Amino acid sequence: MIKLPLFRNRLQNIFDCFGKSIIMDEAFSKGKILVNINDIARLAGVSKATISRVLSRSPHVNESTRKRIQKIIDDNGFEPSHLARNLSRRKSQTIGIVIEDIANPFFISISSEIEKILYEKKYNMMISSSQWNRDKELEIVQSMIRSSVDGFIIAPISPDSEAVALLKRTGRPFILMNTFSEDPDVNYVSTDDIEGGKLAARHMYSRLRKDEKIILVTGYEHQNLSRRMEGFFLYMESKGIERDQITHYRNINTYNDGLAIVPTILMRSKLKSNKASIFITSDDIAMALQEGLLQNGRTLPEDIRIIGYDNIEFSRRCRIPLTTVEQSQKDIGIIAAMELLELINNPLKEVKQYLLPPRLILRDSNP
Amino acid sequence: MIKLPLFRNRLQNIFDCFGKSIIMDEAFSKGKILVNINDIARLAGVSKATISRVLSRSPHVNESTRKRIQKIIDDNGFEPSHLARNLSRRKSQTIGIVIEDIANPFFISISSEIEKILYEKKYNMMISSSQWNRDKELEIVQSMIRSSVDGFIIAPISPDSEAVALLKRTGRPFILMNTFSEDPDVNYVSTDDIEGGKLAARHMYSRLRKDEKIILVTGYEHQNLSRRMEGFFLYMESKGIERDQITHYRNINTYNDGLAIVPTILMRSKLKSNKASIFITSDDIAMALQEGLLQNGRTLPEDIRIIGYDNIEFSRRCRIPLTTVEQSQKDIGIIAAMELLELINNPLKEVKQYLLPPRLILRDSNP
DNA sequence: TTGAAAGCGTTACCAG
DNA sequence: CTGGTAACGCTTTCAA
Repeated sequence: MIKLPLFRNRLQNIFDCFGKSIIMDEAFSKGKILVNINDIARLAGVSKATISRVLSRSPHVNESTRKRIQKIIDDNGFEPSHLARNLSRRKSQTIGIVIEDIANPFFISISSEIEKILYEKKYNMMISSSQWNRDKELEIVQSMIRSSVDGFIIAPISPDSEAVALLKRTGRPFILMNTFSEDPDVNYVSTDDIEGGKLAARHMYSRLRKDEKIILVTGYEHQNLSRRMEGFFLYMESKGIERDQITHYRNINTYNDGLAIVPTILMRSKLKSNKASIFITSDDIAMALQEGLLQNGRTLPEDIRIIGYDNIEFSRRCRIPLTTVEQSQKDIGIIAAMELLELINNPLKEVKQYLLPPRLILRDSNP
Repeated sequence: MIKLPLFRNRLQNIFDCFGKSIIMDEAFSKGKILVNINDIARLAGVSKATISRVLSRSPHVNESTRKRIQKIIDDNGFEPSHLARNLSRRKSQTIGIVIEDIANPFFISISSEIEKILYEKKYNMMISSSQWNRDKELEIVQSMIRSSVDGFIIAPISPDSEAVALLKRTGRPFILMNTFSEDPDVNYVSTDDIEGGKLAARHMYSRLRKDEKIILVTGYEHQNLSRRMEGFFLYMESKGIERDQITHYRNINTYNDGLAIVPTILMRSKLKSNKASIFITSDDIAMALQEGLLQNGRTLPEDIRIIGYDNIEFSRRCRIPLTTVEQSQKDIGIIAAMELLELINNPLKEVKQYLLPPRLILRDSNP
């Protein structure tokens, strides 16, 4: 019977051996497979401090011994443990991304921009979605803290959600994304959604026909949406169209919600006979409405004109390419990543608050 | 001048203090902010072993002291470091996902299925894309090894890419996804692509009109694609249509490639006057072709009929909803995750090789 | 039920 | 340029 201080672990180590070709006979004879810095040190006949130096490309190591050691490292397929390294260095080289929905094309393109930059700067990313649930959002942030992420990019459910408060309170580096904050100490990058709402309204108004219905469709009660709505209403008011003349369908959150509301809209707004212009505060839902209306035999854009919001990749590829208000996912991603990296390296850097300008994109759905 | 053994780290720790509300005065007076297991132990007047026990819900701890300690933990917002925990436990509760393109809707839906299961089982996931580059694929796997992931789900560029070989050689748990392997020791979950190609061919053949051109459009040379092509050709041959009667456009990899090839197809296959049926081995590219053909004034599906492959979420929402061969992203994701988790917990478990049946989905593009 | 102490695999300080 | 060694923050064994 083998008797070792940490027997269980050793056993696991031995288990791991199945299917491996063994390079380090010496280590193997001791029932050990995974190579670590000590093994390499012993093999090279130097101290592990030296190995550590070649691992981190320190200049303070003789060129010839560096080469010799590097060869031993390569030959044995030694991969230094980031766990140990990070524990020792007190940083993990990973940053946490918290978004609302990982399947949302809008966030996907932002994330992929972020990833490019982080990859370049040798950072990893950890990504998780809150599903518009405040508890889950908090849980995610806590879990990321346990994982020792170096900083956060978070699209919070609200700028004063508990998760954000926790980040603030514990002084961890973070950037708010797609949300703006009244707090002058908080870094954020967002789009000027009031302006965005106005852009949509102005275009819609310029194309408005006689007796045409104006319809507004919105999703989750979120700061962004309120601002888009607000801008929309403000412009319309400036043209003498009051809020009660605009039919408002709320809480249409998913593609399927969008499909499901179509019969109601058709009936309530009497769209069988009337023409209409619809502003929908997200492209994803806009596509659902479009689909539903087409299925119900309406012709677009002749009968019903649609304006969306976001300009996701797919907006130009859907049934009737969407006229929409663009938020540049590329810019948001790049700025968020760059700012966070700076913030991590210099916690005293000045606060930056970006409110990016939206842009109207004309396509067939409301030409 | 402060003199401490690890001065730089302490300094960083002090830096971190800005903007924090301080709970632990004692620790603070020592220039220390981040609470750790020792602080809690000291505060509770017990050893850190006991703290560790309440953290891991060990039954061997007095109920009253457990409660007392838990309160101290909560009050101080102590989040145990997973870095340290994982280093000590020799596992990370993280699994690595390696795919070819993170922006590909097909992989996105698979990943989100995987995430659901992992979340439930308290695992984290780390995801990265190889961009069809073998070197990058290997790099990613190495980096994940350094991050001590417990296992891999990999959609490899080829079943015998270096990355897979490395995984095999070092005996790490992994599941191949979207690829099958001749090696009887390798776990995989994939779709029967030969059958898929046949399904497409059978449907196309059944709708074929007189003098209609048959066109095949394929992307990256990948095992999957070859098999889809193979199935397609086999069925056609069984009906007396030889390979040289089928025009084949290769290496169409991205949406933009798809748009770009349209003029060539129109010209080379004389589609201005001829009718045609096209099989494209991915929905994403199928949508691009569709778009390009529409822009060139062809009417679909009257002039040209299209069959895609994958059945991604968007296939039913694009310009002309796509007839396509479905690979169930949900099934693939669920099976891959479950199998890997089992494999991690029991390295000796029997090998499972899944070849899931594809399914033809009829929509407007080739009704 | 508890505590002491030996790990886990690195890094970084100090001395030589 | 190199080595010895404390430290990082936990878990696990063993003994009490």
